[in-house]
Amino acid sequence: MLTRKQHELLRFIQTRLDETGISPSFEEMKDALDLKSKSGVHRLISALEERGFIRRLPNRARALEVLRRADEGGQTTAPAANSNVVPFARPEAAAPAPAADVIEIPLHGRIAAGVPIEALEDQAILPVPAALLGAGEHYALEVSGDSMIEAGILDGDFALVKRTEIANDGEIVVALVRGEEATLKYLRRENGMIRLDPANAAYEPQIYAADEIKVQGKLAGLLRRYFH
Amino acid sequence: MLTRKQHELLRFIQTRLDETGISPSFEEMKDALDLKSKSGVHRLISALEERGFIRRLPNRARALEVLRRADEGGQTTAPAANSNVVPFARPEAAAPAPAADVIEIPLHGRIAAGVPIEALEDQAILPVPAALLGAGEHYALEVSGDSMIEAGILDGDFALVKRTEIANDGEIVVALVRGEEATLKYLRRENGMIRLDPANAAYEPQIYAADEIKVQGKLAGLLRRYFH
DNA sequence: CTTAATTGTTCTCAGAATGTTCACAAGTGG
DNA sequence: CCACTTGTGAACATTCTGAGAACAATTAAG
Repeated sequence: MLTRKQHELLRFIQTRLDETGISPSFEEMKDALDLKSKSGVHRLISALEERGFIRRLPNRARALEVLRRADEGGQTTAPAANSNVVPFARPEAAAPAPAADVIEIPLHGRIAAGVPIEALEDQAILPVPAALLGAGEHYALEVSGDSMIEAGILDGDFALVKRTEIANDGEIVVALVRGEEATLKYLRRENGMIRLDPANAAYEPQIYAADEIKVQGKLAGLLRRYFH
Repeated sequence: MLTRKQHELLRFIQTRLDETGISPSFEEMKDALDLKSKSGVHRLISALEERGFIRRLPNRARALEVLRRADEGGQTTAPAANSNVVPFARPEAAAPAPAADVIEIPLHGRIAAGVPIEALEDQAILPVPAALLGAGEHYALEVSGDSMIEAGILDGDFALVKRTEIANDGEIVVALVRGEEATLKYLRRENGMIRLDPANAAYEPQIYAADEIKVQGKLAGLLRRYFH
């Protein structure tokens, strides 16, 4: 149904939409596919549209919409966005071939440790029941500190985080502060500012300018281990 | 589907409606987006309307309505009638060879529900990362109630329990009281009696004769799911 | 009813960002 | 060889964003 390049582009658009909610521009798609001209992207977009995988508004910037998803290899079939999702080709089992209902996600280190997440190399891999997660890309962090203790999140727990830059008020997010420090906190917006609320009366809410905070994911699950 | 600014505005409108129920005015949206002119807002609103994300009444003040949310899920996650359906049900029992580091344990139902655990047939199976558990036989229970909230165990969490009748003071155990009721509590012994301590100041510790209590297992792990 | 305040609408100017199209070249498979 | 896809480069067209101001519509107050 789709050529290699078309499929690659469709998958890029999907994840971009899932994670940021903002359509990529032709320029961005060009870079993502490692092309040097936008016209190639234009042809691929036209092909995808012709085949009914995406919809678009002509002459409008960043106005793409995915109608049929390319199947996420290895991931849970995304029930997510569109109700008229038609699961597409199921690629032959992704390389690591985990059990059907288990997803393997990278463990990126500890959070609230003063280090941006991206900087950490991931070595450990944590298998997680698929039922615990929704669609999308996830990763795990070990929680450090007791700032979220009243939300039932304890020191040493493993937070399962869905990678996204989108979050609603009141959700627990991984927030990167001034590109330096990653924390797990309740997110709340107040007239242009962003407030990070801990769940511990001993800590104070912190207020930042919107451009000081980058949301890197939202809390999707939690694992805890009691060692006896 | 949306440009950065369109997305930003849509999200602002959403949270404003969620939190106050009142549409923002153009002036307020202008400030929220850090603009100095309302005309920009007007164009963004038109774009959002054209793309079907909002609806509005022309020439009416604060008459916005969000049709499609900016969120990834987009759709208003179907209310899904039964709130206490265990989402782990897996029809095919055809053991699909779990990955090496995954253990499959039975899900026995809810605890603190007034029913002895043994009585429940187990249908659902929960795959769990082996790293979370030690040696021994394990099973899972869905936690009901808030009596262990101060131990970071919330209603709806899944407790991973190691089957054993031996437990030390201070450990969290599944205790069967008079053969009738199973509860998750801190175990403590006091001169021949057994005390079950909740982790919630609103509940009282309960004291029983030693032969009224049977330990059915000790808490070995915890899973939680956040649905967004 | 008149006035004032609030709010929404439209227009113009300008630069940046983005999408569209065409011509040409190269690779692939039947 | 042909049909088709892919890649490149550049010119071109349109949209997007931001600002400022004038004006219209609606609402609240006197």
